[in-house]
Amino acid sequence: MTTPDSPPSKRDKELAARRYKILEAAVMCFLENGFHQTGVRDIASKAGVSLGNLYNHFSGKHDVLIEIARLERAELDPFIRQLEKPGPVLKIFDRFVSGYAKYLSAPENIILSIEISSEAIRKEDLGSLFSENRQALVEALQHLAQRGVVEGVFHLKTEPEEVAQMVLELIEGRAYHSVLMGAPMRRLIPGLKAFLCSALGVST
Amino acid sequence: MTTPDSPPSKRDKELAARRYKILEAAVMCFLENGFHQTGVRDIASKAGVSLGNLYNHFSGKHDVLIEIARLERAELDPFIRQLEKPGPVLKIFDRFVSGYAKYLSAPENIILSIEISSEAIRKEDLGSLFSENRQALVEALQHLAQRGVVEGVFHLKTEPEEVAQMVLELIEGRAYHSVLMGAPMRRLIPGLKAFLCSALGVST
DNA sequence: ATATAGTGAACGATCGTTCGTTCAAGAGGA
DNA sequence: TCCTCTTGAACGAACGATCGTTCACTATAT
Repeated sequence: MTTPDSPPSKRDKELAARRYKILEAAVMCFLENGFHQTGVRDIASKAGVSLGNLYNHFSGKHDVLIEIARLERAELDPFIRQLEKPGPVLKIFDRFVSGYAKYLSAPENIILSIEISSEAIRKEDLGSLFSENRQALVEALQHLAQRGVVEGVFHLKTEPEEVAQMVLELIEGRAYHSVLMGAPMRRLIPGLKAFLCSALGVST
Repeated sequence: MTTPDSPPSKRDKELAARRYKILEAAVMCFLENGFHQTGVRDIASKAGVSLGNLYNHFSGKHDVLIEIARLERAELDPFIRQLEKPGPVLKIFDRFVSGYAKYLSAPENIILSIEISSEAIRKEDLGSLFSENRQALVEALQHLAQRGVVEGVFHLKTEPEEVAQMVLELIEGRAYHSVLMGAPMRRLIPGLKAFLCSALGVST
């Protein structure tokens, strides 16, 4: 507690803004051309920053992707909070499915997560970051499922954690399908919900 | 009909074998390091073939991946035939889920399909090849589902095609999970089956 | 003799990263 | 207020490595 987090100076703010600008540019490049097809020069020039300067903010190309994965995690927080809110289980679940499906239906989000996850296979740090992100979501959903069982709304035949994982995988699978096949997500949501309700044994 | 498919000469066979050897080597490289991290030299040397000679057999790196995707399709045929066989729907479905899940649980298969699909996002020819492969499987599963409905074994709340897609997506999602998290697939299969049976409204 | 599988050096491009340099902005003393 | 002095963000040339591909050439089988 030597320096009590001195108020962010104007300089600090500018630096943070530059950093974010670079990350934004990187996301655009990765979306357009993929991670491996994007050069560090592409990122720098799209961000309006010199090549060398990029290395003042990030330790390398890999680091940029890590930071993007961190940003992605932040985007999941609203969904987690939503799942943890008190209220009728079925309503919360329904809203979550709609919301998360809609979020993923934006090609940017699903493509980016494919890009990250395919890189995560071989890069350990990215992999653990990626699975942490997911685990947070799984746990929140799992608690909701348990609550649903207690309240007699759900009738599961398996452990809630597995169910929660499968629910997420199904939503993501649909989103992936919609992007790759060019099928609008909103047309897939009714079928998805019906399928999920059956699977969770929603009492009629 | 000029040359009536003359019997494959010894030479032709040798050539086909070389081709296949190269494809095998490429698969190994792609699995180990990923498509974009693999150089054409890596493939050639792992296949025991000169760099230049590789280009006598394939028009380029992209072409190699295309051919691999074609091979992958052939591996799906047994599953499709199995789905089309007559017999009790439930038994066939159960065997299919086990078999397909087990097939995907080999990291090689799931990683390879991730590699291909992530490349398919931006390469149109690969994309259509990839979705054709999948469509064949979807249709076979869809027919089985319809048969199940007619026979009163399944009680679907949605169109069979969508259901078939979701079943596949779920199996693949589980396989992907098992590879990324290092969870053995055989431990996931019971829960997966229970989930699917609920979802399909299997009569008790 | 002809055709072609096979070879590996060579090509130009691009990769991720490093480096020496410039220069504007704050710190401290007068 | 003015003048150093220090700091580190910003820069782009340069580096060595590697990329996918081509090509002139040899070996071999018909």
